[in-house]
Amino acid sequence: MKKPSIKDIADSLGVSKTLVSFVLNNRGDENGISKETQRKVLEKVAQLKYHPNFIARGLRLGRSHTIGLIVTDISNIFYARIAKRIEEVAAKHKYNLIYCSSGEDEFREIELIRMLRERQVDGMIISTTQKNGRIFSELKKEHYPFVLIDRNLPKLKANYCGVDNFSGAYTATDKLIKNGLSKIALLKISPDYLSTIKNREQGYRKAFKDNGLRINNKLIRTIDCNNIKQEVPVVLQELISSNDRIDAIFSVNNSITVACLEFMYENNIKIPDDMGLISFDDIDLFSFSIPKISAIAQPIEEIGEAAVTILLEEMDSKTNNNHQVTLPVKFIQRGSCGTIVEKQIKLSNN
Amino acid sequence: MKKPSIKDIADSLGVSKTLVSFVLNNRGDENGISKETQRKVLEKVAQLKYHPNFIARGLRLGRSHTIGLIVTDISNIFYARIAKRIEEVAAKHKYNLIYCSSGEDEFREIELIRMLRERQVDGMIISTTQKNGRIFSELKKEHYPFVLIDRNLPKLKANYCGVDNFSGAYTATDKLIKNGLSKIALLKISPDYLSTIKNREQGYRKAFKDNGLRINNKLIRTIDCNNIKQEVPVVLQELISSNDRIDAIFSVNNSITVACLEFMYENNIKIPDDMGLISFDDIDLFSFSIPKISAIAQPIEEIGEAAVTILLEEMDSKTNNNHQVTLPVKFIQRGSCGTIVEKQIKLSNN
DNA sequence: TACTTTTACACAATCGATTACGCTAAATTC
DNA sequence: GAATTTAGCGTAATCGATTGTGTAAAAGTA
Repeated sequence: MKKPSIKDIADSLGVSKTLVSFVLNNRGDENGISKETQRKVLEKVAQLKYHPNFIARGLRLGRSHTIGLIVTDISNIFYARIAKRIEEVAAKHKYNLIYCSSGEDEFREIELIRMLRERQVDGMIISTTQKNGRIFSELKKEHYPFVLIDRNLPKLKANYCGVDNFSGAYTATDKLIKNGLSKIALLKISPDYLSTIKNREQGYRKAFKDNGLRINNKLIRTIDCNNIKQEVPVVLQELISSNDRIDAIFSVNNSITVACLEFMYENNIKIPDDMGLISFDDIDLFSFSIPKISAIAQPIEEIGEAAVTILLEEMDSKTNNNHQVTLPVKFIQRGSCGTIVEKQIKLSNN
Repeated sequence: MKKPSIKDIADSLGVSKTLVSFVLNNRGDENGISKETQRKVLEKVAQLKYHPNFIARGLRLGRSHTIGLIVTDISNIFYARIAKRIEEVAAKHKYNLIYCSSGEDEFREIELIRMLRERQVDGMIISTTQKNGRIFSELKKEHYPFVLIDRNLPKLKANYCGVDNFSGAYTATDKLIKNGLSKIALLKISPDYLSTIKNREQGYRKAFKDNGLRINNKLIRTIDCNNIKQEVPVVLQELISSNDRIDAIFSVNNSITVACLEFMYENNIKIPDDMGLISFDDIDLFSFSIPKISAIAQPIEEIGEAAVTILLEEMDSKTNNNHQVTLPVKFIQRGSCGTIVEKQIKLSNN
């Protein structure tokens, strides 16, 4: 006993499929279907437990009412929170989400984009790992709606929604410097052509410059994004045993920071006395470690919300605008930015 | 210039759609299409940048190669990690995931199930909020493949994959008791008909019984799942100011525990000296708070993996088995289970 | 040569829903 | 009573891919 289709309803009622379709789409009145007939159709629908087939409708209408979401890792709370908000907003507009993790793999990402297009998703939201934006240029040429989040490809001039990475990094680094710390390691993540990472590095560099300090390039390190837990301890060990022992860390994301914390605990390095630490990207954990970790907080939900909103607009209007949304970040001062600040906090707490 | 279809290829080559379809599906040889013709087809495909339309294929074949995933909150790291693993395994089998958050709303969940079926997803994985399993009985009757995760509906006898909640809770509670704590609050979460919560409560009760202690029902509290941050402080305030002041907490999930920690920090209640604490569900944060928080760790990735594996099997075979997978949990002892344990740890660390 | 088999492909139905267009019978108008 | 309108609905094409059936031509066989 297979699932009933519109045809079954029509046949069993002796009317046409057209009529049934009209009634089902609430267009019975405007198409002059008598109330009585409409009632009968709906009755039959209930009786046969008919449910429309979205796939068939999608084929006919040329749209799937589905949005594709590609992030590097859905289990990173940063992306998980974005995903949640995107889903909420999309659901309000009757759109559903197919999500995929690229695992920070350029080629897999392209593969995923291809696959999502074959699935006829009406638009995509992507946190990209691409180095060059060729794939996106193609999409643009086809007027295919998409929005980049978090990571931008500035040359591309495509829809984008992210945060002011430069300022965030600048503020963080400046804060450390103002607290008397100057041997500040910058822990980046691979691949280092990502706009977010580059901008954060620029912020870091600018802060040094503005404070009249020279940068020691040995303190700028790149961690393999797929091997954080293993590499961070190695790198940190190096950084604290070398001649110019670091006195602070600016970490570009939450995963690296967590790995740093782990290292500190194990090696009994005290924050903030032995080591200053500020993280880009604020997570719950930073409020509960001792001391609490200062961080640059991103307006995560806003990113997701802005991204869907732009996408929905593009999908509707079929226009090809170029929205570039850069949201401000917030410096959350806790007790990890160096001894001076730490003492101030202690005082003001009493 | 719309996207090319199989028809365009066929027409421009003067062959039939059938032929093109065969070639595209690697069934050219078995259908006796000459090598030369096959070559020409593939050439044309590349030239026109043809991409198959998954929707159309889905309609014809009656399957969408898509799995629906419903969880209560994708931004909870527990579900995010499960989702990640599910996606990984599904991707290997060429399945994609549509995910939805029910927001712990029974009716929204039913709505989502209906929607996913209309979208012709081939199977579902669900962490359900349903009180009675009527909707799932219906699915079973139709031989529709689905797997419940985390939360079970025992009467239903449907595919399920989760952990041994009873033992986990028993171990945790027993540990607290053995450490001399006896006024142990149980912080549950609404809705309290969930199998996970019920089993955890049973474990808690059994531990009391086995230790010859009586349970004080006033110490068992339910927190509204959508209002954790607000309710936990209120409840805890009550529990510590009443006559029988609690000396420990067993919290049924990570969100509640985090809220508890927040309360402790703010009220300067020291763990473990002033208060023992064990959490069901281990998260990163618990390794970094001071002291570290003991927790019952679930094999999260295994849950996801087992769930998809079962689902894929069912979708293939169209059989209707009844897999009931209960995975063991692990008690992660850290320094929060009471003073005795804590002192032992301090000693053994030196 | 006559018949059979194989090769290589085409035709048309099908999946389920939508929609431009057109038809019929009844009601209304002149 | 003929012409026109309109309410009410049906026909058939369409979306893109798959597949059972059909068939002409080439090749093989006796």
